[in-house]
Amino acid sequence: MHKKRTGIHDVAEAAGVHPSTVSRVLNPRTRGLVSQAVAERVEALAGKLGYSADPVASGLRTRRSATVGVLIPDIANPVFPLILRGIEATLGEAGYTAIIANTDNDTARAGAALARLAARRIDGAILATATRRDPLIAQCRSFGLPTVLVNRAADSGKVSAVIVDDRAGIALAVEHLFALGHRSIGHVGGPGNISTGQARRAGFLAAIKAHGLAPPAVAMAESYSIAAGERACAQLLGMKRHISAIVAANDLLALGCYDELKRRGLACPREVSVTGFNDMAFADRFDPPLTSVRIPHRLMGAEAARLLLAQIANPRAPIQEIKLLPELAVRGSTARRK
Amino acid sequence: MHKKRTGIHDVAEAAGVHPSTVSRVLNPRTRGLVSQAVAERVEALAGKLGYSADPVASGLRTRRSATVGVLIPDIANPVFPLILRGIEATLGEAGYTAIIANTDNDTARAGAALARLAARRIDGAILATATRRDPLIAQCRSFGLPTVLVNRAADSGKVSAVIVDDRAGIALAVEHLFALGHRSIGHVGGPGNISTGQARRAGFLAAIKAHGLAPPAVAMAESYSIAAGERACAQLLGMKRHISAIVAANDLLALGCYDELKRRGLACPREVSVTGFNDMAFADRFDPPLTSVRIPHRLMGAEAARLLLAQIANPRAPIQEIKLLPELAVRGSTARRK
DNA sequence: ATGAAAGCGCTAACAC
DNA sequence: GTGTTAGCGCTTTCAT
Repeated sequence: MHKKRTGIHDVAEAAGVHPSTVSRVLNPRTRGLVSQAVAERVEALAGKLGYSADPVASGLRTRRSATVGVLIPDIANPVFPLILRGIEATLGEAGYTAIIANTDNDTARAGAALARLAARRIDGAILATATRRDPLIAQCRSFGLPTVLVNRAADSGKVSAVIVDDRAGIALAVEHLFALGHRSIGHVGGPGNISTGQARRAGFLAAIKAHGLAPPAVAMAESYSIAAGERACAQLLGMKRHISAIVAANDLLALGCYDELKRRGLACPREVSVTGFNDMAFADRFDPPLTSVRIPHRLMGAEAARLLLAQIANPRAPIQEIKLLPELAVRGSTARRK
Repeated sequence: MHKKRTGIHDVAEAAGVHPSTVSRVLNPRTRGLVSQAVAERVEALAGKLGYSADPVASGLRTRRSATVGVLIPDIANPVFPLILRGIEATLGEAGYTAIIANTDNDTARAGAALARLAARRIDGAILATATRRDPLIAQCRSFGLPTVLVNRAADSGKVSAVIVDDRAGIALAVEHLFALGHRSIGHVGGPGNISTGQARRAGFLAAIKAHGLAPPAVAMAESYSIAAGERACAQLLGMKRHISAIVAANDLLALGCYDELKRRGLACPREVSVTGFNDMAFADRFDPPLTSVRIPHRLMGAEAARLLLAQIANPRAPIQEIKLLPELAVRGSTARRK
């Protein structure tokens, strides 16, 4: 009982014209080649018969799919669903569909996923997974695939990216802690091979310097995860310098700090204040509620999609790096220094 | 500089055979029709040239896409990414790709998304969005689309589903509270038009009765969201019966209860204990850490994918309802009755 | 066991 | 302006 889809042929027959005429009418770009009268008739009929072009067939011919691949490092990290929303909304308006692929922070999986997507003839790719020197980017280029990075940038600068102003965000956090009287502030950094890890670290050092504070303690986590944050925090606290506040490079790392502080019997924020980055969903529900640098998730996704669509429309579109401004969401994990 | 993909034609030429022979070799089902010697030669060549069939072209011919659509009501709800993982893992092993569509809890969007996916010739659908009498299910059937529900079931029983044993889960929560000395337990229920809302409510009433307790207070939320939970909790507490514990039908509703309790100056768990359902990511991080019924997210996704693959392989496969057993994760939101 | 030929449903050169 | 004709890259009868 599979309903046979109405094809372009059926519409053509009903309208008494040739299939190619129907094709012309229904394609905005060739619509003008057809007489007004016929066009209207065909359009009405197409509507009545519930016709819509088969994307597989037309894709085979045109080598386009109205589809975009989105690579996400970890769909369970609540930051990404929010970015996705922005991507999907903007893509949807333009008639494009996003195909999401999860890479679980695994380079090999990412390559495989991209290859699969490319085989499905995606028209472009949005990468939320990019490391600073990511082979994936070269892979995209070798496929001739329009590409935009989101949330993270690449060192090369050879590809468009929509990111948050990491330095500004970290400066917000440091400033806030400084205003609360903290003078000995440590940093739990993100992975050095990811742009955010590197930029936030640089931003931290710059902000500390700007406030005339002594060179601070820094420990870098090897991944953006709670466990890695815990380890880095332990390392930081082991440095034998007294620290009254920690600026973490991301919310998961901040949660790792919570764990390590608790393990050592240090109360947050009474003894040590902590800030995160991303303001992920439920950050306000943690114990204590996490003070975090809020990034415009949705806008970031939307801008990335917009850039990609422009690049699809015109492959020679200029490379752009859009830097969005963060805010600080102040909550209970930061307090005046004792 | 787009690399032209190697096509079946290139392999055929290199092997000195006809393209159709190559096709036969590479398709497991027709592999036997070709002589061992030729088959091996072709296979080697295909590997060397890095050939892999173009899924768009072969899909056009075979009307299959090795692709499955997954409808998610709210990707920002941390339960679904976990289920997705299970789905993707099992699907991936079988060479299938999941295409995820977000419906934002909106029936109209769901219908549109399904239509788009169907146009892309998905081989089957997994619905995490289903209401008890969901038109989507009929839509799937009219497309002749193998379909499996996950996390939620349908009243009709006409479609396979992988769900958690809601009654058992709620019984776990009630039992736990009973053991803690609670005798006056209320229920913040989920939407009545979703199977879990209805089943958990029924399970709650049954469990209460089984413990010989008085008919309890129940308030149903109109959606699975924090705000709706807050409203329902307010209604529950307004019932003028003293309540020392609340069993919520889901973790977001439980968070809503937190908010309402706080607003009324009632301490959780000191004055009122709360349990959730789903044990979503970060439930252990809330303030207080949420006691919740844990469901086997990943397994649920994997089983749904398995059922769907079976149905794709054999469209007359029997309808099944798989009920998975939950556990209780006991945390800080429940305490002995004062 | 393999080759030839005919499409899947559509679009795009090319005619008229 | 509209019809004709050739494919897009593959699979699948049908011959041989």
